[in-house]
Amino acid sequence: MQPFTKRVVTIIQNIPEGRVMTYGQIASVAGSPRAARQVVRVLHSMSKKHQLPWHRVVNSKGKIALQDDASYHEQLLSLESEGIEVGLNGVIDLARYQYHPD
DNA sequence: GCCATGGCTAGTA
DNA sequence: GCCATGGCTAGTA
Repeated sequence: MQPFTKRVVTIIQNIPEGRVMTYGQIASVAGSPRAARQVVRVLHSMSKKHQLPWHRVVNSKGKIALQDDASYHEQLLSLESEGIEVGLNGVIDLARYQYHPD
């Protein structure tokens, strides 16, 4: 696993229950501010193997990004089960739920 | 090296 | 447009 990938995995694993982070934010914290799409790739390829809380990652507007209906609902339910309020439009209040690691 | 991949995003129009 | 990876391929040594 490459350094950037490793940092991304670690960051995602450390998102607390009931909180979320955005793709771009994770990329920034990992040291590469414009590498949001790489975060997508990591999520795609390593969620299972590394038990990543993939549902705690949303886009910059705080919205669930998944298009696929089944996956969208899985994420929705996971978030709600952690006490996060999700609007009908799939939007989460970042001011309230976004996690900011030190 | 080259190229596809990908659940994005800042910043125009 | 951004950009880190993995997989594949031509083309050297």
